[in-house]
Amino acid sequence: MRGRSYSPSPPPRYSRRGGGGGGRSPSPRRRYAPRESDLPTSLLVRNLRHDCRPEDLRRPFGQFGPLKDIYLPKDYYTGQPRGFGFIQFVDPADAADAKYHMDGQVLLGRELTVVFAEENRKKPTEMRVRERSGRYSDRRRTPPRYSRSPRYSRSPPRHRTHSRSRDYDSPPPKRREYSRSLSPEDRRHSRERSHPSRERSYSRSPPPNNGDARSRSPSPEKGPVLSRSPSPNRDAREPARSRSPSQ
DNA sequence: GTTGAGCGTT
Repeated sequence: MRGRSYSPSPPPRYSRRGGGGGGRSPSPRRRYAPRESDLPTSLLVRNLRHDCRPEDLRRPFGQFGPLKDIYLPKDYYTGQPRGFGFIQFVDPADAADAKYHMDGQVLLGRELTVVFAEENRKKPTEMRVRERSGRYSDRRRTPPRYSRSPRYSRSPPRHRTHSRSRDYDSPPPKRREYSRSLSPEDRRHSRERSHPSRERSYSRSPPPNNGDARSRSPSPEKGPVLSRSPSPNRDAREPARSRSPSQ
């Protein structure tokens, strides 16, 4: 069972075949691509511990070369680590090397599985679209079964997978609300009067979609594209006519 | 210039 045969020969250092995709057929239309840029530099590391942090990966993986980035995706709704991560190298050769050496290694008591990342990173926007009609085709964006707990409520992840000094502190859609004429002070004042018993749970709107929130438009009745605003001057029925007394 | 809701999570 555990006979993970080790390849008798060392890593071929990548011979343009790039097992991109973790040994899967890359692209049939790949002609001559002697470009190193074509080689994958991102590794997908599986079977990570759930409390594994990027720093834990940086050390072992950084031995093979400079890392460009490390990212550990988490469930957007629960914030739980998904157990895998991406490690991007600067040099594809280093990535290949790291993959070969790190695949099967044990980190924090877990045997890692390292493969090449298939697709490029996905953007939040893409993910959003995906949920709309992709992985979960249900109208109810039912999160993956493996991570859906009622007790988790919908707490937006205010976690930071990245230990970098970057400020990824606004995961969910940030909608510009609040009146633009109200000063912070006024706003607060007004808020207190308006919602005296409102808990301070105004932190931020969790993932949109509230189970069955079909109305996503905050103010659909305000159509800016429709008729332009009426004349400011109600008296001036004829703007270009009796506008000037003279002439 | 980028992008953290990245595919392989039980």
